[in-house]
Amino acid sequence: MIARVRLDITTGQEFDYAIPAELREWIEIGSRVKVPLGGRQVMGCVMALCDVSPYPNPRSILKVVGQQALVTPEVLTLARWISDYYCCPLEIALKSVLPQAVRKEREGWKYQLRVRALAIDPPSLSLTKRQAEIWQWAQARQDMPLQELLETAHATAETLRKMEAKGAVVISSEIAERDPYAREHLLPTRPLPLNSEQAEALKQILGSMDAARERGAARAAQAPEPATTFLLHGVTGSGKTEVYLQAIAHALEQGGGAIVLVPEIALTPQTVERFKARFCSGTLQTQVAVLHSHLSAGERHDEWHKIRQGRARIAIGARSAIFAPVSPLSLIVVDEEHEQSYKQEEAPRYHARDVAVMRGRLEGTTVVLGSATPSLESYHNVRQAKYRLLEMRARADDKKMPVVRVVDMRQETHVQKGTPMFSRKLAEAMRQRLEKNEQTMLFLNRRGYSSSLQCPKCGYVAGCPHCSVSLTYHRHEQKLCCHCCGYETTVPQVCPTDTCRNPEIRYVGLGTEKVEETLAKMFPRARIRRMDSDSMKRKEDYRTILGDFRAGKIDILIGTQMIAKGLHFPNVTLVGIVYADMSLHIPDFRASERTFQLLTQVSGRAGRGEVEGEVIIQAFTPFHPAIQYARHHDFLGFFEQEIEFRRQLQYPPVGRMALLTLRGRSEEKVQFSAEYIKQELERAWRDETGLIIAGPAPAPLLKKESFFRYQIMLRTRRIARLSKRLQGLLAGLKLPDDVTLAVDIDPVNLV
DNA sequence: AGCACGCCGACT
DNA sequence: GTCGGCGTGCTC
Repeated sequence: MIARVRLDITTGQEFDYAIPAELREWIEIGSRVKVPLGGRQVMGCVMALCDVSPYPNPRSILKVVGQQALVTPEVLTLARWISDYYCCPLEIALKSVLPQAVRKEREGWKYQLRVRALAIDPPSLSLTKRQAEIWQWAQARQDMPLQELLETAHATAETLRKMEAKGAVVISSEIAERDPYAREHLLPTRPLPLNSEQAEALKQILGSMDAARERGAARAAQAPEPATTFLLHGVTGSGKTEVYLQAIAHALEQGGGAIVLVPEIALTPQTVERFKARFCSGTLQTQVAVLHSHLSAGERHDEWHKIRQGRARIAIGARSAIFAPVSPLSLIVVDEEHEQSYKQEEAPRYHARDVAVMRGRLEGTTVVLGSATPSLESYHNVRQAKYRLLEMRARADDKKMPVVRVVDMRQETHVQKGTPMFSRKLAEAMRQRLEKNEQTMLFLNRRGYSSSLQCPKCGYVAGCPHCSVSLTYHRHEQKLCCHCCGYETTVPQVCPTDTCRNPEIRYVGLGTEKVEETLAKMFPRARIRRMDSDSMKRKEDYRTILGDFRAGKIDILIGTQMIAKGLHFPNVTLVGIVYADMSLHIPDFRASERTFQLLTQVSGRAGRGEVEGEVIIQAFTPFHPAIQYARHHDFLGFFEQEIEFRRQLQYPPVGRMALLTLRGRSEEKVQFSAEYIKQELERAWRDETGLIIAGPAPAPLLKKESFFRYQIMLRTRRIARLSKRLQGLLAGLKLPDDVTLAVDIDPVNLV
């Protein structure tokens, strides 16, 4: 027998190895193996099994990891698709589908010595009095960790060894599973009653799941029919999670499992607990395994195997959880499907939402994409009849949507003589809330004190030596920081330009730190806290602040993105958005979409309790569509006008996009390489219709971490065809070895 | 990815 | 004559 192996190193080919007799029963397609290559040993993945090899005398496989294939056939298919579609070597795609902790040659189980008392008659073994006592301890627990027994009984290991020799106990080394959520206390929850919209959405989803299962049962040789992909568009607070939970419960009833994707930031213990608590049995053992980056390698290993071995049938996690080996898979949920963090910004540059939809197609699994502010991509797919729309327009608790007011800051600047941080309206609203003992959330998507340090005399701006951005002033730390690469430097007291030396350098633009300071002066008695990645140095800070806010120990909470998602606090009756246009000025065609999403999500934080909520948006371009449609909670209106703009320019989702980025330390070489690639593309594809090749142009952020970047933007109607042809074309090109090329299909971040 | 092989310039 | 630069090709 021969195994065809794809190695971890990118060789672009497969190698044949003989399977030795003693490994035969452990090796299947998807097994992770160690093989000899030249003078060394490398790991790889078995792609196929065959009787003979065209290669004269293959060497033998040295070792196999685990008893079962680590890459299941379904996940292997997905890896192949990722390699083709996202234009990356299969080796790279394969690397992504298994967590690092599982890929290691040495198996990652943690072992623990455990003691089991044998059910015999102790007197017959001539135990000492002390030994008999210890035997009683062990007997009471039946089976316990040796260490624990030694501690509770104040015994030594030597005593236990003697007892083992006498046949009173058995000591054995067993797998001790690590549980990252062992310290969370779970209170089992039951399904909540649904309102009519929720019930209707659930009915549709269950209908698709049942139909998929029937097809699965009837299926013989034919490939699974495409199952339904739903877009669940539900306003903030409409109770999407409860719909997911009940659909997952149905998956379990069907004998299948589910994958739930959430953005990384949403993977707080609270969210996880909500899923775990629903699916725990009497012993509080839960069916849920969690996969995300904050787990230790050991925990990740154990959680993954819990799924692989079928002991957990629900996988919840960030982006990469889409590769969880759940089988059979009855349901995939992608919560907050519009979130950018689903896109991986390194090779393979996949979008987990799109991988989810593809996995659903390949496995005949129902997919539910949920959001209050769907991506243009997903809603466009609804219009193209690729996805089915489920709508929930009402909040689950029947609460009204908050009133949103927009303040024109240009007028305010005129009236207040200079640009104020707060309009009179927002200042007054905050004052009222303090009086009534209600809470306020203030949102500003920039941390630090001011966004740049400038000299009014000579025009000097403090910039990062490694990136083309200005440095942000952090007052508390007395530092200038680069938010792009992390570079830090001291704050100059005079203008550093030799010929200038002006002592009156100015801080321009505002950040959360300055907002905090100004508020403290305005409302000296208010309890004000700031929540951004600077104030959240430790892991538990997040928890403490939110705990304090919930308990009413904070009056005003200032924050960045971090406070925009998913939090609900009933006593928050006012949400203020300090500078709504900030995200509109980013040079990216999605700036408007992002702003709309952000404003809608932040607004959703207001009025989750008895008192109606109010949102005040401060803006210098108050009539911008992103702001006006957000103000009226009008997603559809926003979609219609934005899709028209995209259509005119052939931007996604109407046209599709691939972004080629050249990167290197020498700007000339990078630029030259980019020109060369552009020429080659034009030469190869001069008769390709409907293809737009734009650039090369310097990336909006030309220099990042000391590397210069130039971009070529490709737009086409047929992206799959493009990426297939791109792979072949680029493989034949030679670049200077200090210039690298990155291909990004369906890019999300153009900066 | 590494490691060999191999073909040209500057040294003991 | 030899040491060593790194381009090209191979590893089952």
